[in-house]
Order: sequence, then structure tokens, then C-alpha cells
Amino acid sequence: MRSYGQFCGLAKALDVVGDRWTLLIVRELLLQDAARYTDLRHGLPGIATNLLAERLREMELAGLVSREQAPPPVATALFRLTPRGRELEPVVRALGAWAGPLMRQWTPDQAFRSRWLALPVEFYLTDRTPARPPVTIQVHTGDEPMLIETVLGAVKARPGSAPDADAVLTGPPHLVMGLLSGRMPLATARAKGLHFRGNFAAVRRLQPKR
Amino acid sequence: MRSYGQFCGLAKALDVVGDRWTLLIVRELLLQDAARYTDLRHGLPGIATNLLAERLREMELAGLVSREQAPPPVATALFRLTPRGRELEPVVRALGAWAGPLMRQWTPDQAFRSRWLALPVEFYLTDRTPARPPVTIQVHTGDEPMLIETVLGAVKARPGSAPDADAVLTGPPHLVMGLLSGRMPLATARAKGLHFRGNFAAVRRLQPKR
DNA sequence: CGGCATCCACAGTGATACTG
DNA sequence: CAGTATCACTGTGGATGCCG
Repeated sequence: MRSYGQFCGLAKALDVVGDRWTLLIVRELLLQDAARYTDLRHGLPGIATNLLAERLREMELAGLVSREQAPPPVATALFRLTPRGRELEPVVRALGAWAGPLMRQWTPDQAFRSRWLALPVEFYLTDRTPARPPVTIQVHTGDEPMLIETVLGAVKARPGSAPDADAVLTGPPHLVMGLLSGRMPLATARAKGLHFRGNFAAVRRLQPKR
Repeated sequence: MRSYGQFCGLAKALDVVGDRWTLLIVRELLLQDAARYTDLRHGLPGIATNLLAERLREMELAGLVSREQAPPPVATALFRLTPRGRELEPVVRALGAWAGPLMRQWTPDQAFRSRWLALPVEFYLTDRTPARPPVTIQVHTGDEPMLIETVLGAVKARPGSAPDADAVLTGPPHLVMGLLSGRMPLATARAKGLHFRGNFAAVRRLQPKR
């Protein structure tokens, strides 16, 4: 991208991360820690492969991303965020928070990956009663099952399944998020097509921060 | 800009503010409150006039900006941020903070506007001893003189001159910021071409937050 | 002068095909 | 799997013109 040529922090930051796709690549690497090229492609539906290659090169040059050759069993390149790249987390967080009101509708033409749930869940949810025994919520939405767990007051999300989860949510992502955030009552979510099974108290443990 | 088509907060936010120049227009309106088209052009060196017009139209449509017809003495359109637009301040702040390390060099080919000082000053500086009488620092750098003042523990910056300022700084912007942030010792700044006059204790009142 | 619209050369983007 | 190559298309920036 052409530089703005302005001596201003915002402009300088955008000179580096303002390119199309760049911050979404940061998102994927915040979520995956180390990712192969193909993992990134899967997490970035819509990206052209040449653009992904070009962005990774630029981001490596800018010191945001490191590329390492994985040991023989894998024998492929792994991409990670450098510490400097990980410092973009507050930027991703701020943009995500701002987008909250834009996330109440979902249409099937919008691509969705289950892992993306982890960002809003970990950034904006907290455990209302951290002293009580931890809970596990199974979520079926998107491309792979996800687990949401309370850990020492925080809420974590990761891909996985737990047959003994306290609650199981199945349905489109905006209903899942509406319910998890406490914004949408269970009855409403159900009426709109969410399937819920288990102990709803486990869901009520979650609460937006602040 | 073409939509990413992803149901993800970050992607949705970038669908709205990811266009080139959009966040810089937000910056100008955070700094100026109400700005005429020409003010915006001056604050956005390098922007093509058709692009500014197009962005303003898009931002109005997205609910970020409002356009009002100023009363007869001015008789021109004034642009403001809507409340929704002003909620982008944390995004601008996060990107600006991330850019900190990129702001230590300045070359004359980089455009600079004195008003831009207000963002780092008000976001990241605080008054070390708020109980003591307020201080005023006059800064000469960029296109117009600026005043930096301590107000109830906060630090404010605005265009203007005060003949009785406690301190006067004259020189290139990176030296001014280096000195104000306390990162650069006075001797170093002077050696590099900053002119300082007055009471240095006034400058030492300022301190990066946290 | 303020507030654009138009035109043009060019750089960035995205779909597809291809390669080691 | 991990890209590179190609190419049509779109967005950008610079210049200029127009109109109240």
C-alpha cells in the first residue's frame, strides 16, 4: 500500500496494517498461534492465494510475522505472530468491540468459522461467579465444534467436543452469540431457531465485562 | 470497498472503516469537532478531492458522519462525527499507541500538522502533580502554534499562543514529542536541533500514562 | 473560495490456472 | 501443500474543470 506520508501515529500504523486482509491475518494468528499456509487460507474465506502470499511476505518484512520451517514430521512452513505482531491485539479488540452492533444479523452468504467465536468470547465475556466449579458449554455452529469453558474467572474457547458438557448450543452463529452474551433471552433464541439442551445456569455464568 | 463477507466483528468493522482514508477522516473530526470540506482537505495532505467527497458520502451513509448546513455568516457545510462515529476513538487510540515506536524519526518529506499533536498528548500524557498550579507550554512546530495545558490532571492541546507560557518548544515534531513524552533528555533534544526556552519543570510535569 | 465531478494513468485486487 | 503466473477488473491519486 502506498504510504500516507504523514507524521501521525494513526497514519503510520495504517501504513503498516491498513492493507486489505492484513488485520484479518493477524486475527487468524492470534487465534491459531502457529498456522500453515493452508490453515490461513481456510480461516480467510475469500482471500486470493496470491494476496495471502504477498501479505505474508510484507508482514514478515514489517516484523509482524515470522516464518519457520517445521520439523520433518510436518515439514511445512509455520507462520506465527512476532511479539510486535501480538501487540496488535488491542487494535483487533477495539475494532471488534465497535462492531458489536453489526453482529446481530447473519445470512448464510456470510462465511463463518467456529474459531472466530473465541475472540468475542475471550475479549468481552467473564465468569459471573468464578468461585463456583467451572462449567463447559458445547457449541455446534460453523465448521467445527467448539468448547467454551470458565477458567479462573476468565472464559476460554477452543475447538473440541465434550460429551459431558453442562450445556449444548446448536444453531446459527448470531443466535449463539446473542445467547452467550446474555443479550438475547433463551425463548427468543429458541424461537429463531437455536437448539438448546442442558443446564441454562451454565450459560448465565457468562456476563459481558464491565 | 468490497465486503469481506465474513461474520466476524473485525471483518465487519473493516467493511465499514477499512477503506483508505476513512480512519484519517475520523481523526480529523475527532480533532476538529466540526470541520468544513476545506479544513478536512488541509488536515489530510495527499488526499484526492474526489476521494474525500466520496468517503464523506460513504461515511454519512454508514452513520459515522453528519453533514449540516452552517448558518448564513458561514453558509457552508459542516461535517461532524455522529456518536457512533465518535465511538471509533478507542480504535484510533489503539492504532496510535501501537505506532509509538514508529514515531521516532521524522523527515521533511513527511507531512505534519500541529493539531495532530493533540492525539498523543491527550491520549497518553498525564499531569504528574495535578494539585500544583496548572502549566502552559507553547509549541512551535508544523503549520500553526499550539498550546499544551494541564487541566485537572489531564493534559489538553489546542491551537493558540500564550506570551506568558511557562515553556516554549521550537523544532521538528519528533523532537517535540520525544521531549514531551519524557523519552528524550533535554540535552539530546537540544543537540538534535530543538530550541527550548523557559522552565523545564513545566515539561517534567507531563508523564506517560501507566 | 468551497465543494465537488470528470478524466486518465496506474497500482492493487481477485478469480483461475498452473507448478515444484 | 505452498505457493507463482496471468489477466480482467476496480480503486487511487493527480490534474483539471465547473458552478454557486
